[in-house]
Amino acid sequence: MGSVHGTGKTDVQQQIGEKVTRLLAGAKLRLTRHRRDILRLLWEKHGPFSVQEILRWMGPDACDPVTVYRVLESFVRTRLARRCDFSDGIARYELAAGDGHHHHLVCTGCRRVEELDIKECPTQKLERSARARGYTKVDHSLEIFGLCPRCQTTAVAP
Amino acid sequence: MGSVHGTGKTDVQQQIGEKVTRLLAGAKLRLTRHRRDILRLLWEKHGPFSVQEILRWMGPDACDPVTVYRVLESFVRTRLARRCDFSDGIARYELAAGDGHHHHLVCTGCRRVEELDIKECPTQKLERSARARGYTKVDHSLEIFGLCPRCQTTAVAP
DNA sequence: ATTTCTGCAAACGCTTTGCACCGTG
DNA sequence: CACGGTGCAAAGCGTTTGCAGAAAT
Repeated sequence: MGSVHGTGKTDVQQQIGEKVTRLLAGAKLRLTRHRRDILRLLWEKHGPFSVQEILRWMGPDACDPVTVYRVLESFVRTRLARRCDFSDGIARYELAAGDGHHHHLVCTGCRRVEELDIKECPTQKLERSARARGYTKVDHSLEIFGLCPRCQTTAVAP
Repeated sequence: MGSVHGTGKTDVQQQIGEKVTRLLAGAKLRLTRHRRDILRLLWEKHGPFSVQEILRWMGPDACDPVTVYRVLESFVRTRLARRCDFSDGIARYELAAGDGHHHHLVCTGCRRVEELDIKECPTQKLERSARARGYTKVDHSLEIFGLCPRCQTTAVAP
């Protein structure tokens, strides 16, 4: 017996793998290695990531940067992912589906990002009025900016 | 009489000019023609504008594009203006000071922008918790995205 | 077998930087 | 006069595109 149920310490990994597969299928996207890996990264570590960060995380097996751009584009097109802009000209991406909604607190000095947990998303009213105007595929982007304590001390004298 | 109080049909323009001058002085920025013109544009037509749009608006007297970048940078640095990102890789700028706060509804198809009026800004809670974490110069960016009615009909078949 | 994803190379476009000159305070 | 804003030219860098080959359905 033992192997009958196939349960083991890799169960969580398998579940994530299945979830990722399901997400891709639901989005009608072909299941490829890079799509799987990148979606998994967005799923597991749910911070928003830039293309460079994703490549660094992929390590030696990394694919071509162009592929990352195209994978992310396919995610955004199918609304699996959402693009974040932190006002530094670098696009970052995070999972749009499923997981608990959250927003970001971005330091305008060092660009470090913290997460802001919030019970109710304050944009629902605004999204509703967008839909009332006939808009579809409504989404939002909400970021808080500020200078973190660390950067306040480091700050160059004006 | 008539001229005693110096009132006339250009009063509004003069008031705006004075306001703009005062804003620049308050920001400790030198009063130059381009700074005045660009700040006035942001003040009067308060949509967020890209560098290209600002240049087009300036017309034949337009300055060098580089100057627009530098002027806007000085505005952001002194917190006179705020940068908006509509997820298309083009930076847009709007006045941060004074005028009634508003957010944007951006069509992901044609990129047209509508304004969303709102009584109370829903980000105050989030900004407060940012300050509670020791952040200063706290600000936010909130944009709503969607596909406008027009673009829904124009949409190419998938 | 057909569709579409990937890699490589090159192009693109917004933005930034260096330097000499001119304008503001 | 001193400081900093401006124009011009060129570089920087994230991102997009074209095309041939590989992979998925």
